[in-house]
Amino acid sequence: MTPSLRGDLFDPACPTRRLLDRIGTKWTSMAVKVLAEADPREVRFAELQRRMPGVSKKMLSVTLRSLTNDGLVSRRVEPTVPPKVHYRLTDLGRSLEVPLAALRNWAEEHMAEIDRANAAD
Amino acid sequence: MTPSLRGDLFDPACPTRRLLDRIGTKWTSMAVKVLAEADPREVRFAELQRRMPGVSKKMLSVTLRSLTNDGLVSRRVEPTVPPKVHYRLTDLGRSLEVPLAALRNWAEEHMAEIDRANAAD
DNA sequence: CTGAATCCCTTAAGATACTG
DNA sequence: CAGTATCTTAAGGGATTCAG
Repeated sequence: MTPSLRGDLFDPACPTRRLLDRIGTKWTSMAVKVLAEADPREVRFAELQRRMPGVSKKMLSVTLRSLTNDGLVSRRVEPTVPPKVHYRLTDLGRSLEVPLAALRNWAEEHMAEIDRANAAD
Repeated sequence: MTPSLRGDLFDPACPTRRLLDRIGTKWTSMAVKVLAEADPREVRFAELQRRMPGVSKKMLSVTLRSLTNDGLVSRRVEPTVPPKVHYRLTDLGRSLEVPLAALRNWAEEHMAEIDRANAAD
């Protein structure tokens, strides 16, 4: 592993910074969560949109393409008419769910404190 | 705890979404990490800037103010001329370091896979 | 030394409309 | 059904300048 791939946030190519750039976008973490909790694990586009209230088709499409390019989500097309497209988390995507869930737990436990701090000013 | 504060990412006020909005900004996680690893724990503005290569004074200022308002960082001013301003993580801030470190570990282990997925296309 | 204020540029993301 | 194309707006972030 080269030094630039190690843990210094000082590097502009720092892996943590780059990871946060991805999961920090508005719909990514929600999509990962919804897919992680899906049973069966494959979910179609329209069903995903239904489970992610507020997301537009465009943003869902952008989000899923990005996740697919990153190898976190796999995409399977049934060449029917009309087409059916199924999405599911890859193993890599499921492994990301672990630290992401930790972050969710922290958020649920502590965001109220943050709100209080802001209210206090 | 009201339903809107629970774990549904569907709520626009979802705590996870709001947490990610914060730590997803460019310099926040770096600042938390640098402060978490600081010894002694208090660090002055200019020293922080030195330990965060690339950050401008403006963005460091904005980042620290936001962290301070959130109660994650405390700020102590020595009313000398010129003034000295010291920053340190609060207990809340240190608790956030735990899931954040988990995310860093994941990034260091797996970002290379993501890069490979993108290269493969 | 610390950090607020201003200007400007780039990008995320919403709305809308259209296609295989 | 599952997207793409285009336009517009809002926010992040950099450079520079000013002030306590």
